[in-house]
Amino acid sequence: MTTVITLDEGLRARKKRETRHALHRAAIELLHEGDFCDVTIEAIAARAGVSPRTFFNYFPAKEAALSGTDPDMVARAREFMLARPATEDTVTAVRGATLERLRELVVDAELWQMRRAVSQRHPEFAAGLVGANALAEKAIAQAACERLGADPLTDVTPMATAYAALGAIRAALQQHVSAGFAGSIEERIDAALAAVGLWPRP
Amino acid sequence: MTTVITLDEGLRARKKRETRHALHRAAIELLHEGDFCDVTIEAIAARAGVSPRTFFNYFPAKEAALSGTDPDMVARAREFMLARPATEDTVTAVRGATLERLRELVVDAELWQMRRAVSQRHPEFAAGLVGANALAEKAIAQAACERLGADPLTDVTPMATAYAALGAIRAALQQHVSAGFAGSIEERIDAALAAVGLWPRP
DNA sequence: TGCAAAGTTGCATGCACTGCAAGTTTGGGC
DNA sequence: GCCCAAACTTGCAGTGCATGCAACTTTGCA
Repeated sequence: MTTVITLDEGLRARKKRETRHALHRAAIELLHEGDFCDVTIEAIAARAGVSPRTFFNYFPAKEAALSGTDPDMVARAREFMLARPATEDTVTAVRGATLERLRELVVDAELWQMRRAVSQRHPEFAAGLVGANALAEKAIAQAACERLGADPLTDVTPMATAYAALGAIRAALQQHVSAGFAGSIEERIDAALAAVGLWPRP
Repeated sequence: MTTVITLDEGLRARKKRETRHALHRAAIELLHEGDFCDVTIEAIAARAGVSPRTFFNYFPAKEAALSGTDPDMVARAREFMLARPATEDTVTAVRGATLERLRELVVDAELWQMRRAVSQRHPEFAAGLVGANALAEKAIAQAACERLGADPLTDVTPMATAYAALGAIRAALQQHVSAGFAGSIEERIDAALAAVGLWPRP
């Protein structure tokens, strides 16, 4: 997921955001057009219109540019989960936190399709994406325990419930991306949770 | 998960397996004792007793040595799932495939505790581990669809069920590792699946 | 014992990545 | 509109990662 467009930003902030997106897109395009050996820092930077040194002001590593994930994605995922109303049970809170995360998602359908294409051709690229998302899910699951004051070493239920809900939701998200973002993601999520008996809540 | 010890192997195969383990352990020890900048190819190779060039006969990259995961882990996970009896429903098959994978696990408790310690201190290290496992889970979930002849684009149920079961199981595995591998992993897995209403099967 | 297969290793090379510092652009106060 | 500080861009030199090539060593088997 990438950071949402803010409406009130200066030229500097806008240029920074646009440069980051251009670098990410350049990386994906180069991989889509060729192979990993074609995706060099020099080639990415040239296509994005900046110097190779500048590349490292935006991404800590080439792989990060390919993933395009926000450095604070894990922290934000955890925040969304901890911000859920205390009255919500774990599944409802996970569902709500996920929908909040999706609201920040910038849908560049063409870019997403390229990402899917290169994921299929290059498992190493997919590894970076699923790794980043897996860490975010882990943060959400740990936040699920915290908001209940549960100790996962003695009580596996909150962790298992959060992970199971996140798993079902991931199936819905993958289906949604495969369908070219057509239809309602909220309906897909509810269908997936229902399929495993976790929705609607009793 | 690392590859199991085979009883019938030659000197060459044994030395190869031992070298690979020594390199992985060296990488973990160096990170446990210091920081990422201390973990160089040269330092890993020196501690494992091989040359830096030899390091690359065993691992494609430094990060791979840190993760220590088998290059064919994803393929093996998928094979385990496809090998499950056709009479088993998705949850039962996922559970069985996971127990098969665990049978291959070499439990070096000291090494596992070091891995947990460095995971907590170094999120980037954890990212590599969860990424590799996430890919294996994805392969299992896709195999779950294949064995049912289901299309995930039109029917989210098999994918959602497999991912939900894998999520609950992951909670059990993390609890098991945190408990220093004490107790029955099978009982923990069943408790986690029961917590989300997926076990026992109807 | 000898030979082929497999493995080890040094070296040169290209690329990734970083710190430093000089130059440029942006934003805001006056 | 000007000025200045903050933020950003960039070149360069350097270190470490990773690879191909080829020479040498070890292992396994007939």
